[in-house]
Amino acid sequence: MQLATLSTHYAPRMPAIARPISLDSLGSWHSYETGETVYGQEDRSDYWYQLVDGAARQCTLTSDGRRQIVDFLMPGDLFGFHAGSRHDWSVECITSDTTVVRFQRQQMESLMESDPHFARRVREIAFASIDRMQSRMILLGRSRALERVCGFLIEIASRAPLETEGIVGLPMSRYDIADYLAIAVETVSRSLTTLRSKQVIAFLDTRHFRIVNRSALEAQCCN
Amino acid sequence: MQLATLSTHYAPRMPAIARPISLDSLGSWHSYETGETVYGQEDRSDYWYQLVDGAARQCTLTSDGRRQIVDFLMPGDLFGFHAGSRHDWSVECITSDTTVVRFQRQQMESLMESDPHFARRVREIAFASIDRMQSRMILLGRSRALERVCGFLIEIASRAPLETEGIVGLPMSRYDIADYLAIAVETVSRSLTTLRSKQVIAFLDTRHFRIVNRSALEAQCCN
DNA sequence: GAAACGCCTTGATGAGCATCAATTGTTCTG
DNA sequence: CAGAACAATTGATGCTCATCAAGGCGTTTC
Repeated sequence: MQLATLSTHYAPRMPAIARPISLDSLGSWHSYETGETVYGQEDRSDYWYQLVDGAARQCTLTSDGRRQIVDFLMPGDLFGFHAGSRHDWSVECITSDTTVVRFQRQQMESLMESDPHFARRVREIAFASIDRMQSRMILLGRSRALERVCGFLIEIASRAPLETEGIVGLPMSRYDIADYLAIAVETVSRSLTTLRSKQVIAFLDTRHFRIVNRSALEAQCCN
Repeated sequence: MQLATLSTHYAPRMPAIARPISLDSLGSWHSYETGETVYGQEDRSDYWYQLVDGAARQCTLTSDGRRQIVDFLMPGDLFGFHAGSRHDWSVECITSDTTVVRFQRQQMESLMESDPHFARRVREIAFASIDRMQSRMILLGRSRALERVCGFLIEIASRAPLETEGIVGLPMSRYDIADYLAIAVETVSRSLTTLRSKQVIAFLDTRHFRIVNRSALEAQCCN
């Protein structure tokens, strides 16, 4: 099934949603720098997007000033579809040269009306998205900070674009990880230090690591 | 839009998915007692379901013995659709006489192929489900236990079937709430006691409460 | 080159919550 | 009706993690 692979595998410079039905002409390409927003909270949700290159965070600000990151967006990921007419979250790019393809929601709607095959693909994307969010809930449900960090590392290792020899890149900052896992930055840092000193993972630099002992990582994660 | 109302409003003895396109003949009715499971973890996901009466919990057991409740299912809610062919979670009924309508996934698939209008409705249900899960993530992202409990009470007050004079019923036990919010039972109990002593809510019995001071409840919830 | 800034790490301390334990209330069962 | 099983509450204690604070490191800026 092509769809199931959509959000994990990455065809450079080629949006996966467009591949099988040649939507290329319908999508418009956009490039962003670090910190720029694709769309903001309260913006109208008139478009669907697919991230092609780079990385982004989908987040919200709570009234007491904290920030919650709902999801990290990686190459191949689709985002921006909602039931309502306005976004509840904003999407901000976290690497330079983040590239996104934008599709008109109206156009997608009518295409789905006329093409059941395309409609099915979108539906499966939505279902896969639901599955992933439920997994994420399990992650947030873990009581201990170390477990959350381990779960995050496993997740990111399976989603991040592959680099040479099992090196996993972390496009996001420690602050982003903290807001994603709903723990403090210092706790993220300390957890990573613990895992490094226990030889579970190894760091090349702060943004690149390698899983040394996967079974230990999974054992910590408890699932 | 009919779909947006699907999971919030409740037409007794009438599955909402079936209403506008008369699917009645396609669905089979099933009744369960407290504690019985509609489907278990690892079961094949060959059916879609809609809860008509009663309440249920969608949950999973982690390898270290803890239980995580992903969602509570209320009258009108649709559940059981996944990208994969097997369920990752089980659904257990939490009230006696919980009634569910079951639809064959195959039949739904082919109906969606032939009826774009129905396909759109299902898609919107999926999108609404995504929206709700993201809200839930914000809830789990809250650091303090009292905030989570407040958020839960607000959520349940808007989803639970209405009773007389603003009385909200809690079909689930304190243990269920605890596993839903990923905090300890004792903490749930203490939080509720705090809110009661501050005149924010009032209890008729352990399973029925009334919101006395909604603005205070929302202020605690921080969103 | 020095200063300024953002990012990451480490240390010290206290607050909030999990845990253990005990009691009461409620429902089920024979 | 009594006893058992479960549900909910409350108290006491210790641990985890948030918070405050400081310093290192790399990059940017003038």
